[in-house]
Amino acid sequence: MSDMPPLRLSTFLPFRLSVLSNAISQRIAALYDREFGLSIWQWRVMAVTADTPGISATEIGQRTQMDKVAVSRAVAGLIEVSYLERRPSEDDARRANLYLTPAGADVYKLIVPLAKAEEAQLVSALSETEQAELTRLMIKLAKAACPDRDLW
Amino acid sequence: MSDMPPLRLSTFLPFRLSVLSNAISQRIAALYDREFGLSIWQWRVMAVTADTPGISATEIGQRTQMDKVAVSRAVAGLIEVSYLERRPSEDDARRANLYLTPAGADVYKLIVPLAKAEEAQLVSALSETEQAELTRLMIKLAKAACPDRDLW
DNA sequence: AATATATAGTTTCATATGTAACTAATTCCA
DNA sequence: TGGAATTAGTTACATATGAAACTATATATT
Repeated sequence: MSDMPPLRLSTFLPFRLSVLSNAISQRIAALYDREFGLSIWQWRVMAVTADTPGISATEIGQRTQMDKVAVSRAVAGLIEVSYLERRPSEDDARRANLYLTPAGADVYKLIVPLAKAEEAQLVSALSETEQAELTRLMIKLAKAACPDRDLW
Repeated sequence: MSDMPPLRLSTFLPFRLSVLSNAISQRIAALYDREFGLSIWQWRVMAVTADTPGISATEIGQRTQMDKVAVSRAVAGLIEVSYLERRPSEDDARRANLYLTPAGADVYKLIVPLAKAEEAQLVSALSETEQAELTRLMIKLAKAACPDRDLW
């Protein structure tokens, strides 16, 4: 160990990112679960479905970076509690179009302000400029990490 | 959905952070696994043990933000492949002091430059100033997210 | 000292997750 | 047309993970 500069885990960017992201995700996951019995994955599915009614499971996976099995399970769970409705596509029988049910839309409308408040509290530590800068740096980083794949 | 501003998942900070962090973690995990058959958790344990020989499992957990079960398993795996050695503490029989074996130290020395190169490639997209700024913003964010707990 | 409480670490069990295999429908193209 | 190769989505299996229970030791309280 003596003849080489050690690696300080605590300043290693991938480690820092991972710990920070997990801490934030856990807080948010606890909120969704406690208030609505939803997992993060289910919440993501609801969010993009609200944004794009009639979206397919595959498209959800692309938008949320979830793999198709995770999407399938989240969708199944949401249908189970009647927050989501599946309608077979007319022109492609493999595909199903997904929609929030009225109950699902209600829950969505309850979650959105909570999620936004959570984010607001988080970024309130940063000035507007700093927030913009953080976003810019993260985008740069994402491009460097995944030159091929388009993360967001 | 009509009467409220929707939540765009793709610009939601917790989502962005999570996706970015996972993408980076996966790349690194694949590297450690492919080259050395190590999990990220095992690598973290090795890193802090190299940094602080004689460290205990509990201390490792505090430094790496791993829970004690995860530490226990990672340590067991590393002992199994003889990268780590456990010596019962003299003054507290519950505690074990952990050390890299010579083989573990060798592997550590091989991984460090790879990990650093990986990080370097990642942050090479950013100028020195930007790197420092990113770190600063992440620390601010960590404080806002976990005012109580000390993340790094 | 005797008992209660706390701490270090492991094991158990129930759940979450990812990979690969699968079904069904569609497209490609000879 | 009529397979071969793709694609949408689910299921099955094996592994990873976390919470709670547990063992063993140490500390605090009386």
